[in-house]
Amino acid sequence: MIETKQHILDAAERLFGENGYGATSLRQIIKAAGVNLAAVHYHFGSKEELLDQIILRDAAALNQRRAAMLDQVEAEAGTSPPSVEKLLEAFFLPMCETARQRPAFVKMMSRMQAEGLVQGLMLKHFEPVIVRFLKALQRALPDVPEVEVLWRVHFMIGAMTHAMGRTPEFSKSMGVVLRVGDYREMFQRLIVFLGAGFQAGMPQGK
Amino acid sequence: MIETKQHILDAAERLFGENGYGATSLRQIIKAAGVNLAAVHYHFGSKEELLDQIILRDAAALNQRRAAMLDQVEAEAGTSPPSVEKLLEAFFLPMCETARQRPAFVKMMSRMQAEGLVQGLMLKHFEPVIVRFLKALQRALPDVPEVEVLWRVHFMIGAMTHAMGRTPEFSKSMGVVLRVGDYREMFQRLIVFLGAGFQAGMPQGK
DNA sequence: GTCTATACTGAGATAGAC
DNA sequence: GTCTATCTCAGTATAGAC
Repeated sequence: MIETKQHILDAAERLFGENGYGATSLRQIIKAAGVNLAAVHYHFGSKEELLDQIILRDAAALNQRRAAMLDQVEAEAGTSPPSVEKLLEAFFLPMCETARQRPAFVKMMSRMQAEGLVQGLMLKHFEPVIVRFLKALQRALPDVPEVEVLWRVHFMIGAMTHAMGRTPEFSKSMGVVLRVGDYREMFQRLIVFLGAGFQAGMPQGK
Repeated sequence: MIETKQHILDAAERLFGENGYGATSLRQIIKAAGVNLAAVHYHFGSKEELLDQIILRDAAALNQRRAAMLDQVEAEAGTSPPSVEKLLEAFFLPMCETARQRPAFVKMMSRMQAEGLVQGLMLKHFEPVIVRFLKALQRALPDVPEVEVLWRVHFMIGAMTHAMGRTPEFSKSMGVVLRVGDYREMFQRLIVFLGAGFQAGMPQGK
């Protein structure tokens, strides 16, 4: 049945989101999906390939949403480059919409940043759109060397993934409650913080 | 023998650094250490406890180095709070010294950021000194709400761990070479970037 | 107290019957 | 396409030698 594949994808997405990747066994997944163990290997080949397919299923929509918002921001700016903050909004805010439409997917990604495995797969699925934002940021920051902007995009990804995946843990360790909610507030904080970082001058004059 | 424990710690630190935590089995470790499998559980109780002990062994020295540099920076500043950049230097630069003295330890931490497991353990071992830096940053940034500084410390940790652990992978994916070397150059970039972020004004006036 | 030998449980993966 | 049975290897637990 073609539904078998969907059942596995849905059950795995949910369980990965709830318990993490390493802590979720294929045997748990097949029980929840009501299928046989060998079906997973028939359809996906391995546990990691299964995860890859889960990400693939929703990453495309997020990429399109980001690209569309970047198009819009660039159109509004006309010939001059858009502001750094507008570019960051075009990168972050589409995630909120994805979180509303596919909560299990975003929950899984957040939960699994903490495991690191997903970061490699995300980079793979999001690389083209990240490159587009990199180019746009480099145009918006003519006084910052291109390689420095690349480093700063790298830092941005680190801050974002950490904030999405480890806020509850950090929050608890610090003895304070940092609310994540629908990510909107957190992303606003990130945009202010990162916006200033991107526009920082170089150590000894620009 | 008391040496058994050391042999296990050394072998595990090296193998975790080379191949990661999940990809390193206890059986590999005991072969490299020349000890029996059950000795690991006798001395450490579990694989995760073993990792914890490895971190414990060197985290204390790093914490002391950071605390000492923070003391110095605060003494130099007298009664007024030190600059954000000075505080960030006191947080990042001690890592370079640790990397020189205990390369296997820093290599392991960098390699294992990518697996996430280590992040929780690091937070546990470094939490007191992080709190000290948080307080110092809050004093240095009287115009930024305290909870906002906390968020920014959170973002900082994300940018740092990501930069330390995933730069080769990001670098390769982007088709450019970002040199890490002894971390000194990378930390300088981080200090500039994060320094501006910490001092950013709030969205609608401070 | 330390360490060895061995066994136990559960994981992901695979071959082959249907 | 699907399922049963089985394989290998992981982390863990324990009994007992020294």
